[in-house]
Amino acid sequence: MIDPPHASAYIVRMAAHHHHEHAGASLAQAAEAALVEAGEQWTDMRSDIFAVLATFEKPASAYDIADLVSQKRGKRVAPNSVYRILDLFVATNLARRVESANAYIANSHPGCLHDCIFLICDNCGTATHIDDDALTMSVRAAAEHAGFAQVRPVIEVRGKCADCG
Amino acid sequence: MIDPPHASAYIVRMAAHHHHEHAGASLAQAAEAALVEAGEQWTDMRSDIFAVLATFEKPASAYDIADLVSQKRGKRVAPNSVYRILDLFVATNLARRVESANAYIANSHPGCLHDCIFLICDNCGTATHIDDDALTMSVRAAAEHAGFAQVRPVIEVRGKCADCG
DNA sequence: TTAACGATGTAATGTTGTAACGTGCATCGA
DNA sequence: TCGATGCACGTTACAACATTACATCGTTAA
Repeated sequence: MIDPPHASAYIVRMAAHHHHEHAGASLAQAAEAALVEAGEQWTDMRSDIFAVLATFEKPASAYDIADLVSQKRGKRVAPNSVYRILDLFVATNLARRVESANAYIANSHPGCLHDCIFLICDNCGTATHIDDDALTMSVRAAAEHAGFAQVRPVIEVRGKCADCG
Repeated sequence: MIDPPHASAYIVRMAAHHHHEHAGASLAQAAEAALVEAGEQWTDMRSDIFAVLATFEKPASAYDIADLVSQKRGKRVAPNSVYRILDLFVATNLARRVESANAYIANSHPGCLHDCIFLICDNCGTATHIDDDALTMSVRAAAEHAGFAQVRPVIEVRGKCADCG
């Protein structure tokens, strides 16, 4: 199991940072690479769950995923198994948990450590994410100033998206 | 029912802003005043629920509150009823929902509109809150820049508090 | 071969949240 | 005074989210 990112490693990674937004097969490949890199196995089950997760526009609940993976495999996959793997994905930065939606979303650039800012539309449910390192570092700094350590920011913004405005 | 705060009203309130941190009876009074001000009633049930909520150091789940209020009244109070009133409290800014904990916390300065930043200790569960208006306004601005409207930031930081460090 | 381990399966249960509808009570105008 | 209205709260049922404990299976290493 992987430790959550902590500030110093974070800063180091940021300096050399480039974005590769992935999609489809490319994303799955990147995810596989990242998982293997982390010393974990890329199994069929994990592959299927990642694939399903990646098809969602909106944050997907573990049960949503369980249903679709069950269909795909023609055999019931219990939520339990899905949670296990989602936890692994979150720990290895392949996916993110959206706290305000009790749901998960694939990370479109696994391999880069980021504090993401999620924008979730209260109307249509779609989530977009923005990266604003100055902002997230400020949040980290504020928390650390208050004596917090091993900081993990949760920055989500609920509202109406441009389409639903 | 009260609309969520929106940016323009927010800015207006900020300009004239002073903090009055309340505790105990003073807090209950302030809460009552704020609720009445909002055109809502301060009933026994609401008073009890607020009182129980305010005794918690850490974010309290609706079920925690239901249990304690049930004891206090010597009669079962269903979670359902607690949710209704918590929703009202959140809408009127008497309490906040901590999304990453599925729990609620009393607002120690009802009457001021704020985007709070919560720091929640993963070890002991206590939540402290900090107000950093520059930061929260930046988050609002980032979301609005991405086309979002009626923005409601959720900014929480998980980590280890100074005591548990 | 067998022990150990990691991944997944199965079943049960616990926690959090909502929906639908009923009851009691205060207020208010006819 | 009486019924209509509206609000707070109660009750029940259920939906959605999450975890626990233990079993099974295949691979690897002694």
